[in-house]
Amino acid sequence: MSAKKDDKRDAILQAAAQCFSRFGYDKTTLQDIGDAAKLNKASLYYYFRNKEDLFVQVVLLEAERYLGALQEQVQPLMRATDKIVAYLTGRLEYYRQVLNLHQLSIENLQRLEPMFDDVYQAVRGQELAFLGELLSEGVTDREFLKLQPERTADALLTVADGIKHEAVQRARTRFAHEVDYAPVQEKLTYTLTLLLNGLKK
Amino acid sequence: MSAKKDDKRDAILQAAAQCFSRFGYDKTTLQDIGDAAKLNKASLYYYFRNKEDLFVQVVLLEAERYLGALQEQVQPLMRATDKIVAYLTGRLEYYRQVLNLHQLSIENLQRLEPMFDDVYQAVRGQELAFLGELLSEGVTDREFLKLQPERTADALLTVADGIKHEAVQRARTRFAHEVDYAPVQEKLTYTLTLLLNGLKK
Amino acid sequence: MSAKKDDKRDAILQAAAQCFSRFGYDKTTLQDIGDAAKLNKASLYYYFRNKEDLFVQVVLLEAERYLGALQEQVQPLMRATDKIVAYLTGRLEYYRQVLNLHQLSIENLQRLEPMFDDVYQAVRGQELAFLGELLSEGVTDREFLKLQPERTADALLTVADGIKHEAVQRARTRFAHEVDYAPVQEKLTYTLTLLLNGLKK
Amino acid sequence: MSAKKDDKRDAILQAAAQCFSRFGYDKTTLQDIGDAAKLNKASLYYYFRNKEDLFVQVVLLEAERYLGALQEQVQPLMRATDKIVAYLTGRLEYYRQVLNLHQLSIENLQRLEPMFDDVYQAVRGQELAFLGELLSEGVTDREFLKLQPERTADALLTVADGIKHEAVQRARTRFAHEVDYAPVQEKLTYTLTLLLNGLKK
DNA sequence: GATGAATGAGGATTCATTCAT
DNA sequence: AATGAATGAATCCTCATTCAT
Repeated sequence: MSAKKDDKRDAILQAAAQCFSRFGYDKTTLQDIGDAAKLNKASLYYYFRNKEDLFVQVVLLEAERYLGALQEQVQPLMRATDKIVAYLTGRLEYYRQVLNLHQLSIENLQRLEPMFDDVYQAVRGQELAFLGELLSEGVTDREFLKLQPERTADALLTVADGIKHEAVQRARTRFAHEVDYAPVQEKLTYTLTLLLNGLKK
Repeated sequence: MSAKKDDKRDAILQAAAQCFSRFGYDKTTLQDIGDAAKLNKASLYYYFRNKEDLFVQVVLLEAERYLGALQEQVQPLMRATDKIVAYLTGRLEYYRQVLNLHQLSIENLQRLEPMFDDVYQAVRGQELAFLGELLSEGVTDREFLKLQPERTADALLTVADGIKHEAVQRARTRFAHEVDYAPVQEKLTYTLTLLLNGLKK
Repeated sequence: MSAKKDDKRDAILQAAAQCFSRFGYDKTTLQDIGDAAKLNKASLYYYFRNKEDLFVQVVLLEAERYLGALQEQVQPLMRATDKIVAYLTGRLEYYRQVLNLHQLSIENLQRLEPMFDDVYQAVRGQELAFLGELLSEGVTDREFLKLQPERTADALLTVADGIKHEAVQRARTRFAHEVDYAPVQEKLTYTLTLLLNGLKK
Repeated sequence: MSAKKDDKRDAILQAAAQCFSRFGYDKTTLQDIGDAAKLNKASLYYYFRNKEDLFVQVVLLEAERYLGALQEQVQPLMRATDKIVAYLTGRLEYYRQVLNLHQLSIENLQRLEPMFDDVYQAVRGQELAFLGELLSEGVTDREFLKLQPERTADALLTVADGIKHEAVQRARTRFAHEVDYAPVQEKLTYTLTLLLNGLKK
């Protein structure tokens, strides 16, 4: 019966995704989502703990899809270095889009961030595997020196997330619309280049 | 002593501007604004009729500044035609920014539009004068045939606003974040070109 | 289980009716009504859209009872003409009482009028049937010429409501308590007499 | 300068009287009264302690005028007994009108009653004198036995007020609109008749 | 005396959330 | 699993009242 439950859960997630991107997080009411999912709003609490949880799950689902697509999109690139940089910068771009898409205010963002961190653990394993493979590829192609793929992949992800996190924190004192992602992207690219250079012969 | 009142009013407007752009229109509470302005929220009603009015005044102030800057920015261009097109398209871009900046939902936008129209009358005089001057310039430089600056300026502004308004109306059926301004800009540019060509020898 | 909901709804209506007639429309708070119905004030919104809606429903309920009583009260009269006139003037008298009973200001009255109109449609069917029967009676008793009961009943009701409506409109410039219903009653009686005479041989 | 102040005070009272009878006590705002009196609403507090005080003063002024008129109106009656009964029942009628005129809710009424009592002391002296005179007349005309005018007048007024007060108290448990003054009038008339009969030979 | 400015209290309304069934 | 029903908290707004000038 878990399959059935999952179906319903997915239907709710889809309805919620539409509502959130249409109205933004704050303006979306559980009534809206319930209506869209053809379910009483009270029933949503059977599948999700609360509005925040539901939102985070929506974002997680989108993240899985987006990052999957990004991974495929990056494959045609020639060098492992380029694939890695493209993937990690594409990942940041995704983060920016989520904020805009759901009209998340900085306030909400900071309230929800810990929940995001929890949820990202779920995707992180997959991401680590992907990066690890790219790194191994790089070694095979003699692009990188011998390295420990898992630890290096973890380091890369941590660096990328650290830079992203710093950007959000810095936003604390500035206005939401003023957050400029260009310098963050630049910093990320620069740091990754340094790191990956360190792996080269 | 009206200066003092105006000072306070301005302080509130500034506080409100910060809040609106930080949290968006809906999420900004009068409590937020009152706190930021170091004033009881009830006192805000001494200076403004209601939340909507306050918001519109904020936008008006921003519009004055923005349009002033735009006018200066446009002056270095060589031909009057270019100045006019640049000004009127820059103006539309501003409109787009306001929506994003304050995370105005289409719903709110349509509710507030009449209030905006009222308020824009205040700036319109200044805009007409500016455009009129550009047109006169164009005549002096033999770029345009003889024309009535006031009436022509009015026509240009009306056309630009009409195209903007149509875009909002069309948005009625689409999601706020999906409104694509590129075709609107294109339509505006095209229409203006036609119009201004009509003024040429 | 809808019966249960209706029971609660009725309990609220009764509580509201008491409050409205005790304190008047404006002075009655939803807190008052909630207290009287032993329900959180927010719960009232589960049953009614807002204060105005609640008020209108109260009046509707009273109207049904009053008009029912009026119909019985009118039956003993000998001639159909008399019954009709008595019913329609009694109806106006009821309208006057509602205003006084709930201390409705002209301001509120004019704001609520459209809602009343909506709600009166619900009773109108019953009223039309009653009047139609009186008219048919009149024909049987050779008091009236042959006529179309439905259309004639409709005409009578429309005339009565029109005269009532005119009185409210005229009140626009006068104080609520100064509205004098005597001339309205007179006008109504006169007009009805003319109309009904037109139906006689 | 006290004359000037009194003028202003009277102007305010007149403005307030209009507002109160137009909108009712609750719906009248101090802003309304200030506007009508062409005075800042804060200035009203220079002349009156608060809204209640202002209202009570308005009623007092009206009472003086009304009771003065009533006294004249009663004079043409032949017998002192009739004059007294007419005066005291007319007085009760006035009381009823005040409630309706200003749409005083029972709630407000009971809150304001103590203030009324204070204020009525001001008129009471005049009323006692008037009644005393009627009583003396009655003695001169051999309608009554010898009596002490002051004490008897006081007794009459106390009885009349007591009956009125009882009516208000009884209203506590009933709805405002249901207060029926007819039995109160009757009771008053009956009691007065008994009393005055007691004074006759 | 008069008023501009400020505020606390209260009222209508919305919404996330809970709970019994 | 699903939902009808209920509620506390938060939000916009109005108004009587106060106070410094």
